[in-house]
Amino acid sequence: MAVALKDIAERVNLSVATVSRALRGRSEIAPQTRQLVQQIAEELKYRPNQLARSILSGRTGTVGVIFPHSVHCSDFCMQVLVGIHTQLGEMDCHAICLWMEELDVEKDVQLAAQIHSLVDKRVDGFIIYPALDARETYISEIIERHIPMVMVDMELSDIQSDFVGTDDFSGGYQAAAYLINLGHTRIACLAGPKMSSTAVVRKEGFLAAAAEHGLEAVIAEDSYFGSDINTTVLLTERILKSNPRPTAIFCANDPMASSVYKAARAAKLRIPEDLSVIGFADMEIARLLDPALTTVRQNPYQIGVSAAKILIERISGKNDQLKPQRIMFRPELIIRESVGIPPM
Amino acid sequence: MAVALKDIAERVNLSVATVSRALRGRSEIAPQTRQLVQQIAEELKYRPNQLARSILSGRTGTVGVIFPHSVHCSDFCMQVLVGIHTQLGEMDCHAICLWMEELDVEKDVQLAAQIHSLVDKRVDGFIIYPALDARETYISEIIERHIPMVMVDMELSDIQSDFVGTDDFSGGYQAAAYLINLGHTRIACLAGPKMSSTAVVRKEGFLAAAAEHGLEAVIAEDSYFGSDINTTVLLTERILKSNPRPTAIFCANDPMASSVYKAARAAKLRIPEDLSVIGFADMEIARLLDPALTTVRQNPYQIGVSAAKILIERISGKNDQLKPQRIMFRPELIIRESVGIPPM
DNA sequence: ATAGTATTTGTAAACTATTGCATATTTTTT
DNA sequence: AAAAAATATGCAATAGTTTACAAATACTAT
Repeated sequence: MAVALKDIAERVNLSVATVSRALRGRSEIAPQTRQLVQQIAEELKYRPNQLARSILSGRTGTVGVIFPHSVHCSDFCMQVLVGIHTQLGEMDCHAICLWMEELDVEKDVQLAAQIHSLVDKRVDGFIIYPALDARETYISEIIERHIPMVMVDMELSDIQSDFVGTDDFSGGYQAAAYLINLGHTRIACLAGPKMSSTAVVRKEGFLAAAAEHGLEAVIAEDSYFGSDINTTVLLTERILKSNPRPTAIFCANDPMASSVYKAARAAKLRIPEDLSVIGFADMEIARLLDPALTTVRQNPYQIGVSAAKILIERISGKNDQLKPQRIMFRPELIIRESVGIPPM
Repeated sequence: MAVALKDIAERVNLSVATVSRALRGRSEIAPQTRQLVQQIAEELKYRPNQLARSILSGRTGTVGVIFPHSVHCSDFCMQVLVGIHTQLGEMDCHAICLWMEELDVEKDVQLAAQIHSLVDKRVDGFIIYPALDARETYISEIIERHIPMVMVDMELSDIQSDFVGTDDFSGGYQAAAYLINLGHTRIACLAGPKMSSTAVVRKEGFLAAAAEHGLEAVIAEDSYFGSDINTTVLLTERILKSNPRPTAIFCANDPMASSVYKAARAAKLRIPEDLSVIGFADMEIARLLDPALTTVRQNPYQIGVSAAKILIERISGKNDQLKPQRIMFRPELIIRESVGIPPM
């Protein structure tokens, strides 16, 4: 078993209380006592037991982080996680990660059990990236117990909590405005699923820009969010067959854009000469696609950092009176090679 | 403050010990007492404090998981993490995740501090995915304290511990054998960095197959592992200029393969008609590339599951006498569209 | 009725660390 | 030298749970 204060106390013939104070306490301790204790502590490789401290302080310095594990957002998620991790690290805090299955409601029971378990472990708060559908069942315990909680990327309309995400409206707007300024007039939008608030808002931003510029011949289709190639490819093929054919497609997601590439190649359309494509998220594939994908870059790292910061503030109780915050980072259009002027 | 046993005890006029036993203890308790206690516990929404339990039991049901956060392996890493998470969940265990910067030695100090912190939190063990370079400094504390530890994907030669990974030799061999059987005789190998044990072993497997079939005109180049497009594209361009030009390229990594695609397009070589390409890992981009990439599929989920299993066994002390295990999953060649018969 | 057994509950110690209060020791002041 | 003040240490309570052992109660058998 690990070395405890008691072991040091026995070694140096002092009480546990004195040893505790010598190592950390601010009350006066004879200098030579302190030195002796510190020396022995080091010799025995003593490390304070955070469990005991946490019982007393009521803080564990641990937060629960709940993320979806769908492949289609893995590098976005990863970067949010790294942001969270970095910021938590500044406060000597740690993240216990749970991954949730997006489409398997069965697993909700398991997730609820896991959250129970984290509550038992007395995590100080939660950062939650809600999956596609707003199943709040598993959140109810967190709310009932008033455990601090921050939502990331996706908002659940009927839940009051801090939120950090992307200004998706602006992202959709920027993409559309860019295309329109280049002279495109027939633009399609491959939106994500209707259940996803981010996807819906991206489409709204896109449509707002289109309406503002007097475009009416806009095709907007909802689709599955992932890179389910068949679905998206088929949908794109249908769009490309419409008459007049759109000269540009805005996708709610980079993986969807890659499916558009595929459909375009099959239809013998060159990108960007015959068809311009814009993605969303700036994932790794955006750079890897050929031609490199013009896309709307989100700021996942900053989102993570910010979420962690807000959570820590909530935990420390500084802004108890503050009502829920909503922080949205403005995305940035990254211009690469997949957009050109419209043909003819 | 949260509800404790004491609160229930006061409510039902029993001792804390009796309440504890009524809720969990195996010793006999009067049925109506048990029922009453359980009812009140539920009413007060009592949840046992794991911190207190952990102090007594010496187990926290929490393990530290240390992963690199490079983008080039994000979906592989993610799947390993999900595997770990799933298996840990079976045992009501949780993972505290730390991400480490691959190339920033400065950050090692921070990482060491974080590991200290996890030791203070009394994690039961560690699962470590070592970054490119085998900097073991941060591991020393774990070893000194004999905390159970499992390595994932990459082996550190001078450290004794359990290991779970991929049979990279077989992967390299399979890829080469497949190409050779199709008639390719001039094959290049874009290996990963020399510091990466996985990359080296993949190359060895590849070269072994080549040697076995009497191929000698093999180009094998070491490179950066990531998808640093410039580096890999330039390297590929050089390889494609060699005379006679190789008819196939095996890449140690899917992102590298995507760079090969780019170089091939620039050189006006069609895939697979003029050039066959094989990747490694079967990441998401493999399906998204056009033509879809033939690649060697690893089993990240299973690796995660297995690592967690072994760690749990070590923690429970069942195989204290067992010497370090080495488990390697055999990868599988996934045939898609990027490999053809050699031209002419 | 009494002894003996079985069942149920309580007491107290354990785990580890922190902290208010009391005590013992040393130093300073008169 | 005695009193007062300052310093250093110990005691015991606290947090929340578990558990060996003791005590109390109920029940059975003689």
